[in-house]
Amino acid sequence: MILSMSRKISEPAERIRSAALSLFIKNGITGTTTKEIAREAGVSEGSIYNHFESKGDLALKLFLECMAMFREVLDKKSLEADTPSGKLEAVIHAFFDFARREPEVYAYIMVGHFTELGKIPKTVKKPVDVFSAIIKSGMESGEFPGHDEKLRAAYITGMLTRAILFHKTGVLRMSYRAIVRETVKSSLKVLGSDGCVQK
Amino acid sequence: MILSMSRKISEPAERIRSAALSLFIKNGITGTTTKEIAREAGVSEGSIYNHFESKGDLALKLFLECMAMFREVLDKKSLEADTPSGKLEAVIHAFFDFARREPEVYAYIMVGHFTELGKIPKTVKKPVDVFSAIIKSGMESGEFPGHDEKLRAAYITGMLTRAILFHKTGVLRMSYRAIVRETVKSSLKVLGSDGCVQK
Amino acid sequence: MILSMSRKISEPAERIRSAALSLFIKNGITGTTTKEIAREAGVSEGSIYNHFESKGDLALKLFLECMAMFREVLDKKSLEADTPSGKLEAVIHAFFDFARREPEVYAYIMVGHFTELGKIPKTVKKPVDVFSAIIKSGMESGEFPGHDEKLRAAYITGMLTRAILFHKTGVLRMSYRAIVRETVKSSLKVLGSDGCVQK
Amino acid sequence: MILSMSRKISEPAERIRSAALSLFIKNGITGTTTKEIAREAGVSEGSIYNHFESKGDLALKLFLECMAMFREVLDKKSLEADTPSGKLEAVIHAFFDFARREPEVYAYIMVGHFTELGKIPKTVKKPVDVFSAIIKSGMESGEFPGHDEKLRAAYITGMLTRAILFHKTGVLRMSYRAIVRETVKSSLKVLGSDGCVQK
DNA sequence: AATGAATGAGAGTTCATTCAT
DNA sequence: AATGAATGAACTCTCATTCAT
Repeated sequence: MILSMSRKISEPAERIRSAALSLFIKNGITGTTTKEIAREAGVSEGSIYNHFESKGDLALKLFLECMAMFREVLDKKSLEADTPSGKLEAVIHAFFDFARREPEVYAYIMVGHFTELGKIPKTVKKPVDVFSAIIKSGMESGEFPGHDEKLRAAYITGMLTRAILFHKTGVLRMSYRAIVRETVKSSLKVLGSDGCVQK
Repeated sequence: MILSMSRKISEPAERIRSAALSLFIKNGITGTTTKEIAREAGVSEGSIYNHFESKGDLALKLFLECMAMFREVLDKKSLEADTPSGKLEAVIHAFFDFARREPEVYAYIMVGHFTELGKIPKTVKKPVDVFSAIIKSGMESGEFPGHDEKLRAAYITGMLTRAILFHKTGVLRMSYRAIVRETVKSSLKVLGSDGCVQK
Repeated sequence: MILSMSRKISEPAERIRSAALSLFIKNGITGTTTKEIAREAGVSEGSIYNHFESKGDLALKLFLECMAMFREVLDKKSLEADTPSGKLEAVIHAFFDFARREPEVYAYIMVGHFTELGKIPKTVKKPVDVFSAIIKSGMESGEFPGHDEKLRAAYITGMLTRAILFHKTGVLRMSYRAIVRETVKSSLKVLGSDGCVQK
Repeated sequence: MILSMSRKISEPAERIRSAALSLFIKNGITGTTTKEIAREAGVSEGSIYNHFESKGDLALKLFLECMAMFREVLDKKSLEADTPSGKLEAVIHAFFDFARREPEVYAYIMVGHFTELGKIPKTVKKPVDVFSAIIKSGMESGEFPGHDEKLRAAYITGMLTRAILFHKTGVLRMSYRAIVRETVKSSLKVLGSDGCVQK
């Protein structure tokens, strides 16, 4: 997985990270025991404590790494387009792609939202901030007329996460590609000018 | 809280329910001990088991009750308007109102989404189904042109939950009323006709 | 069952006795809960304590009653024959009959041997004492030449209980009647004169 | 005790085994708590679970070990004599010796008969099988005329266990040696030819 | 760094018994 | 006598963490 791309996957610390990630997603953080992590990683239980201070430390570091990885991917894609709407479209595609290609990283970000988010400083950049920035520039250029970029970024991420969630649970019958296309369109609608829709 | 409106709040079962709800929200279900629930409810630990089969049973029953309560409130509000867009507006208002007036019930629905949702039969009606129904009727009447009512209901609930979450965490500086108004408008945009936005 | 022959079986105390007996045999005394006894007896849990001081008291009283019943049956049969060997035969038949007709009473005597026997005074007459008395009179009459009537009574009861146990567990292929006949013969052999066997 | 002869008695697993054995005999299996076992063994309560899956697992493993040890001792002694009656005498002596030298192992076999015996496969060899084999060979050689070796093995084990039980409870006034001698004689009588006794 | 047995606090749950009704 | 909810002590078992090797 990407998490370990630049590191040797065979290294204990990396194997622990990978095992913990899988288990945290499947059973939750409190629902995962250090014994399970050690078994899955093929290391001894005590070995975990040579690399991480505690189970909580492991969970949090993992969360930060996942968040950073996600945000970086979105950030990079954002640079590949010029206009706010172009950037938005690119980032939404990247969002869906990431959820598909790194399902565990994505899933853990969702899982950790409740328990880990409160433990990190507010200054840490999160995926939603990428949307905020794009929308803000769109507001300034007049492309996305409106007021609060944070609220609107909240709308977009809400739409995206829910769409992905519903797709994963098998509620929707549309193809993945169609969902992405539809979501881009709907996002642009949300950010569009007020005068248009109401008639 | 509404949960106990029609029952004597002094009854042990009700006190257990109320205590568990608060604690589950604050510390999560696995993070809450039966000892804490008992202390908070003012009953003995063993007493919990005269009313619920296990801690898990308590958590699940509570989740079902919260879901049902929320859905009923939305359902009732939905009947007070005639047109799909009228219904949508009414239900969005009800959604925000509920989150504000029953913050614990609302919070527990969010918390339980990951752990409890998978344990209940798919036939149980959920808040999102209220939106689905409204959108579907709007699609049939032509008011909400488009295809998949479930995906679009996912968009709406995503927008709402994120907006409420961001408001709670203090990220947004808008007034509650302004957020609600803005969210209604944005929701209608998402469901509006395709031709309009793109230029 | 005989236990309640002279009492109204519908009376709570009797229903408790009957339910407890069944359950104690099936699951052991410590393995049986008062809740189960109450349910099986169709009374409330608290009702048990209107009739017995505790679960232990119930178990012990039941044990004493079972022992007394068994011993009385053997005693009575013993009187129906005149000679020691005649009495022995009659009592062995009665022993097997009792185990067959009152399987629960018999089973509970076996079960309670380890836990209850130590709680009752040594003066209480037990089934083995019936054998002791017969053997003693046989030793005095010269019919059962030998020394220690208690050891020999131990032999006889050991043979009987093991034979019944093995029959119940299905290890033996002989008919019940054949086992009884064989056991009578073998018992008489054990008590027979010494000079005979050794050559 | 023999159980640990070939192992270091200071090892935790062995200390747990030893402590559990003593306590199970004294208070029964359900009557013994893991806390008591841990205290008696000088280990922490949790440590029990590093060596055994559960208290029930500990009780069962202990039972199987005790049974195996007993049967092996009897088996070995059986080989030291040539004729069936010689073997029988040797094994009866070994039976009494074992009960005296390994009182805890012997006692636990008796205690476990009710609760553990049903949990082990029927193919596991038990002490009674040693008697069965001897009697069978005696029946074939004509030394022990008669039919069912299993029933007769049941007689012998019944006599032995009851004799030991009565000796332990102090009911008998004979010396241990005399009891053993008497029991050998009586056992041979039971297995002797029919014609003799009845005279 | 790596191990894994040992720890002990504490988890969820059970249950004989009590007691107000 | 009868009830059954309430009790609280005690139960078995779990688990993050430590530490001698």
